[in-house]
Amino acid sequence: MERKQPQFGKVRLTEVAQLAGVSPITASRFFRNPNALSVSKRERVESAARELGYVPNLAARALASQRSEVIGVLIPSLTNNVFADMLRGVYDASEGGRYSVQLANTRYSNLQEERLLRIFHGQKPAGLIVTGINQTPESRQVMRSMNCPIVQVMEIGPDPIDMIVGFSHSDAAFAAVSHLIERGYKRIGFLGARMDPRGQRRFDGYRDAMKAASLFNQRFVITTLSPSTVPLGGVLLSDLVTRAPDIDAVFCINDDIALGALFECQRRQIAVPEQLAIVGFNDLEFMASAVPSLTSVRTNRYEMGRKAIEMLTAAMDGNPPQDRVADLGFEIVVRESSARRRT
Amino acid sequence: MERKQPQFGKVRLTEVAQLAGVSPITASRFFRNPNALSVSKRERVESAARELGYVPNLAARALASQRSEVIGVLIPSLTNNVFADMLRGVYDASEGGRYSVQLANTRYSNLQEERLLRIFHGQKPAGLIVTGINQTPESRQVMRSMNCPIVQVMEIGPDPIDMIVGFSHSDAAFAAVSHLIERGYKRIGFLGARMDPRGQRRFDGYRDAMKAASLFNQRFVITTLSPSTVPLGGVLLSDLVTRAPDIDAVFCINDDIALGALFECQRRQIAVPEQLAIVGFNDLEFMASAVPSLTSVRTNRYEMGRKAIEMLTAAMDGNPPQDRVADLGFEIVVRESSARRRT
DNA sequence: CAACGGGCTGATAGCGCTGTCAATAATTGT
DNA sequence: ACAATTATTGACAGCGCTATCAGCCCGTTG
Repeated sequence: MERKQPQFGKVRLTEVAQLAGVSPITASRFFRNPNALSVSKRERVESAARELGYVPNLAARALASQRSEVIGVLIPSLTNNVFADMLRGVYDASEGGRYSVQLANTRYSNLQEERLLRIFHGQKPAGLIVTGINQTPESRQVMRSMNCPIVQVMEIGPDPIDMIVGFSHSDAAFAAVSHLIERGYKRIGFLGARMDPRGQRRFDGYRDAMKAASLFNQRFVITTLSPSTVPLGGVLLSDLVTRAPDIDAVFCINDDIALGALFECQRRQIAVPEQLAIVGFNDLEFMASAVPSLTSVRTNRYEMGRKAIEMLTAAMDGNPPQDRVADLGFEIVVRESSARRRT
Repeated sequence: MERKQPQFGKVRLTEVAQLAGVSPITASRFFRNPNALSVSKRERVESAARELGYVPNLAARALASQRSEVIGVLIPSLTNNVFADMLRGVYDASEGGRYSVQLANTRYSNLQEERLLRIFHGQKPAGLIVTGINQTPESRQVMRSMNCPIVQVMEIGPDPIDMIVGFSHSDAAFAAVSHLIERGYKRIGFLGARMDPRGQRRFDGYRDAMKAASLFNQRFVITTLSPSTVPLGGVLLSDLVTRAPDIDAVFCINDDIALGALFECQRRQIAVPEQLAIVGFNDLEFMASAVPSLTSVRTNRYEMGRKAIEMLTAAMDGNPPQDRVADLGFEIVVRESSARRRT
């Protein structure tokens, strides 16, 4: 009935405590709240731990304390730079802290998201970051029952589950399209791919701005559910100029599409911005380098990740932020591709 | 001395077993090896679990079984598309399996890598994926003591720790530069950023190819330790043409640099490929769209991720692959930017 | 008909750590 | 000087699950 012997050389808290001449529970405290120990014991435990190369067993800790020190992060895609940037903020901000990040990929599927949430639920994470505001009622149910702080990221909206960090995609798109309208462009196309919830809201912003100026025309709208890529931007632009040769500007749902559109213009010898203005969304680094440089909407993706972790850790440490909603805003970065129309 | 009551509604294996009318251990077996149960009990446990919405407590499982079902993945950067692609393969291949992926970011630091490995060590992962072959001796020590299958990814080299999936960066660079030489280019520059170990080896391939053709000249080499970005590609190209105006081609350490270089050429009215050929590395999607389309080296990053997980799970299930080295190769994708030189 | 083997199930005893409370030592106030 | 605090420390009992071995039932074998 004996279990196999503990592996030779395996170091448990007990060993550390023994070497330090204290009880295991005291050693345990050293790792969680060193200030609770007297200086002498603290030093003894510290050197014992170092000498033995002790590494805590997280599974045991999680089981005994009934909570893990894991922050779960749900994003829809790994390919998309936008989420990678946000993630970078998440990892940077959690660096060195006691919480570790556990990433999961929903692939833009609500069902997948629900499934992953249930798994996280079983892990009793210390906190949770989820993308967007379109969780199913079931997902929201699971999240509420998780009993940990939660931050929704990438966009803001009504009725946050707990906390939320982002900006209004429809406002941003509205502003970008208004910029084109102000510059004198009238027949402004919309190139959309993927059309996830945030893409939809960018379309809403486009449509509202166009309608407000009585310029909206369904003929100018090209969308697809395919994932957005640079080559796809070229395809969409081709479709648009074929269908509406009189187009004088395009608002692209993101920068990849915008870059593809620019390349297609170069290929077709369409002068940008003289014949066609191009505006993208997200302001990826290449937008400033392109020739002509491309106007875009700067969004603070890295900051969203950082801020989400900050709010989360604050809440986990017992002082939830005053503002449960953080609007990180956006900025229209005007470049050559939307220079004033010469009319 | 009583602990707080189990949360209302919390479902443990015991509850499932009770409802199913079996012992806890039988219920436990259902989740790990359903075939060991009789059909009747299997069905009873299954329906009980579903009815109660049971989710296993992974911490308890890991503690009791002395191993977690976690695959640790160490990558140097989240920003770099190359790793994101590999990761996508990892996540796709582990989807639906019993292992979950735990990601950690070394930020190109060997010390950071060592620290993260120690943390993983404490978690007793079922498997490990690490980037590259340049681990410190200490890191290798820790890995060996982890007693789990390990795959190194992104490049191949001598003396793998356990298994390895990748390709030879120096061979790939050698082939790319040889391609330029064959096409008649002679004064071929090298634009390098970040210069991580794989970047170094690409430089080695460039240097060897140039030397083999007696064309090597230190004047043609521009490198920086800064992270590579599209704008940086423009800066490096500017430096190069300033220092060596007679240059007739550039081999770029990656596609971002290549794209930046192309834009800089457009800005400076340098005709590509007539005056200057450009070759990149990785074949990101935009390379085919650019005008002119850009020659690059296709690497199978997604496949590397998939393959790594396949090898790992095979090894974890007790049948390690015959070949512990998987060379996924590369392919020179010739496009307009390296068209034959008209001489 | 006893002995045997295989398939299935259950009892027991932890895995390594921490929550809880009690006990003890050190410090302070009056 | 003595009680009242406060700071440290320790004993105990699990957290929820699984490794291990024992036992049962049944059909087979010699």
